[in-house]
Amino acid sequence: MIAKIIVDNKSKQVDKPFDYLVPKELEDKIKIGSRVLVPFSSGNREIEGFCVGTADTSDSKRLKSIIRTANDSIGFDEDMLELIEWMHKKYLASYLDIIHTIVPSGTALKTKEWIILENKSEEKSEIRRRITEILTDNGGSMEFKELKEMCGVDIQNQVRAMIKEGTLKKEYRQSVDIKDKKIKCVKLICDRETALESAENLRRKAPVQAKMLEVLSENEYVSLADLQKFTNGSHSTVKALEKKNLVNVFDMTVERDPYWNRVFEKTEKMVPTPEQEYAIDEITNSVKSGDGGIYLLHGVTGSGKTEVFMQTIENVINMGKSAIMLVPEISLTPQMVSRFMSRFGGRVAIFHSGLSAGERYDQWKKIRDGEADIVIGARSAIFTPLKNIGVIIMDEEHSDTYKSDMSPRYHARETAIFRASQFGAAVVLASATPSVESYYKAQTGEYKLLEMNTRYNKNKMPEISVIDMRSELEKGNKSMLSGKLYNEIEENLKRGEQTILFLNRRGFSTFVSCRSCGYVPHCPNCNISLTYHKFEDKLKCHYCGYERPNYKLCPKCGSNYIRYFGGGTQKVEDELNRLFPNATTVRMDMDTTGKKQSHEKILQKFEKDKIDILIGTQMVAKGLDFENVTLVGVITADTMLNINDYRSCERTFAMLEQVSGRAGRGSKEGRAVIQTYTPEHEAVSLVKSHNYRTFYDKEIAKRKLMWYPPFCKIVSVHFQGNVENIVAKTAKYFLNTAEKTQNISQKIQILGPVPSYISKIKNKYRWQIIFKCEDDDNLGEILSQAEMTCRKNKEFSDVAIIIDKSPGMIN
DNA sequence: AGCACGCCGACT
DNA sequence: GTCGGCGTGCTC
Repeated sequence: MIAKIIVDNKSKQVDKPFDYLVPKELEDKIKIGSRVLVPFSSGNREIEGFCVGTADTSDSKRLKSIIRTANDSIGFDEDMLELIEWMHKKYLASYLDIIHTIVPSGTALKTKEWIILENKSEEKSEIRRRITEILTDNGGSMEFKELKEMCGVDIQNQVRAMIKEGTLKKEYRQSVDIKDKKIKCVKLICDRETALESAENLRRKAPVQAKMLEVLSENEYVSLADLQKFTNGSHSTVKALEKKNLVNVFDMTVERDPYWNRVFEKTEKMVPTPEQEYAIDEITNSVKSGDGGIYLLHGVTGSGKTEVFMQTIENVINMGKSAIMLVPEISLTPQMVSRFMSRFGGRVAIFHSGLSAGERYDQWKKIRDGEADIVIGARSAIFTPLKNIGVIIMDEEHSDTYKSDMSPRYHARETAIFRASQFGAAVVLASATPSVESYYKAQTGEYKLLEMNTRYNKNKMPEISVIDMRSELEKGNKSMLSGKLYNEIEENLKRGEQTILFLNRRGFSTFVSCRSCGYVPHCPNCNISLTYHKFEDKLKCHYCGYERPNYKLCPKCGSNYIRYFGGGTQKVEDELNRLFPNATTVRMDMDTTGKKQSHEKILQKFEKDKIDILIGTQMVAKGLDFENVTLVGVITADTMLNINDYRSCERTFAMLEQVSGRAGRGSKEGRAVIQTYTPEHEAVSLVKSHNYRTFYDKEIAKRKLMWYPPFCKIVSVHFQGNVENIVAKTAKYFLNTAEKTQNISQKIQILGPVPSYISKIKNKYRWQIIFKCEDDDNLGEILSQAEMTCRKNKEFSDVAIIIDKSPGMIN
């Protein structure tokens, strides 16, 4: 018996099945999806592989044998193999990348090379003597990497020679590295009084140490990371305290609890409205018949889509089938998770990238073993080994988080439709603002359209005011808040109702500039200006994370006239605290939600402590549902419009509709104030009447005229490398090669090659070519071949070529 | 990706 | 002569 094996080696050239002999005793164990250990390449290195097929004969002459199975319970099934083949073709991704996204990471076998001292002999050279010496000191055997490090030089050749002579022996040892999750914690090992006394004594000489002692005396233990953050200290500060025998650093095992220790009360289902009932029935019937219907559920914000999902899923479960519920980013939708948990309890598994390897593994096993029949999660949940799928629901189907920006560059919507087709399952794409592409498919009959036009409790849609910020400026109002928004906030404070302010930019100022010479500080690694963060008084790069202290004087001309342009969330918070000193505010953006669960904590705080104003970026736009929020303010609606992508209008409209939908979800009516510099723009003006349909009609006409999706397909190719002109040269060579291809019989439009919008990130220069075409599968093959041709050219070896068949953002 | 093989210059 | 550095090509 022959097994076809994809070996775990990240190289395009070996990303194909290799034939191996299956030993007799393994024959009934090895099937599709099995994980095995195989000898590979000249040194017969032992590496892991995945079986993607079996055969009786092979064309290769010199076959090697599979050594053994490895962690065999965590592989994949035949239906997953179909998915792998489909993605390999569709997204031009390597088998290995795809396999790695569908089997839980961390369960992989890690092979390590060990060197064992067999017998001591008189060594002639210095370096050989050292090798034997180090090995002897370490008990006669060591990991090769470690040995190499201790020697400090490349010992490859010597070791090889010594193995030949029989002095040393090489051995492969495997390990799996899912372990208990542990974090470093710090606690006092003296009594509280001693700690505070020491803190007093250290106050002048070592203020950070003193601060740490104070923090520790108030807590039983504190995680090392938190302690350093609170006190602005470093590991060495903790070490100093350890030396003084005041504190102790220890490992604490933390539980893998993806449900964040919450208790869920069981809730009863609501009585559906006629619109909801119709949708539930339609989908349920489709699941029952197994006809694989694809539905576009277009429901206005607050129309009760979640209840439709839950009742549909309940019906599906009652049929003995399972369901996948996809949400844009699970950490942003804790409310959705808790509603599902409370309704369905332990039958729910959750799956998203925020889980630790261990948590992920536990959830994965739960799904595979059939202990869960509902999976709720972000885009990667589409790959969980759920059986007998009845329905796949995708909430906020227009969201760009469904597109993977790493290989495999899949779109979860397309993948969901493929997965569903394997099971004859129904697909439900839901949104208040569907993507233009999906709505078009609903118009042409490819998807079935379900509409829900009224809000669940017959609430009115929030009343929207669009404020022209140009006239505010003319009136002499230079602040970030228009008169209208100011008044509305004041009104809300008086009434004791809550407000959400939205601004798509974090930090304090978008860029900093010297008033006398015009100098603008840029990131040294990226071609982008630095953002000022006031509370830390730092300049930060939002692309690579670079940061430096703020300039007191202009580094170029020495002037102290430094001006801060544009506003971010920090500036809004600053201004609010000044204008409404008695109001409580909380900010939610990448800077405040760095840690796991902090999203949720901020939201809980907002709800429980009745914080007056929540200020946030993107992340406040999605799925939040608070009774007492009656006012939503959008500080600048234009930021997204100015991005040069054909979807910028669509995104702006969706974002504004989404954000304003956060207001008035309870019994009180909601208002939204949208500030803009382009009030005449339809993406802005049509939100006022919540008229998706009119917006769609205008947008689709534009797309048709300009030949953009859904009327064409787009494929982007990116080039990244260390030397700018080589990157450019590669791009040109690539295009040349692709254009020489004979079998292009379709209409193609090419934009580029040009430098990317941000032409350098993390010291890598970036170029791009955008292809518009009729058939992206055909074009993809051509481009993939052009890539291979470029790969063969040594000059371009430094340049990464990335082909993306449904690019998230093109600019 | 890693590893062997092979070619070439430098050093005991 | 031999050691070690790097370019090239293959991996069932």
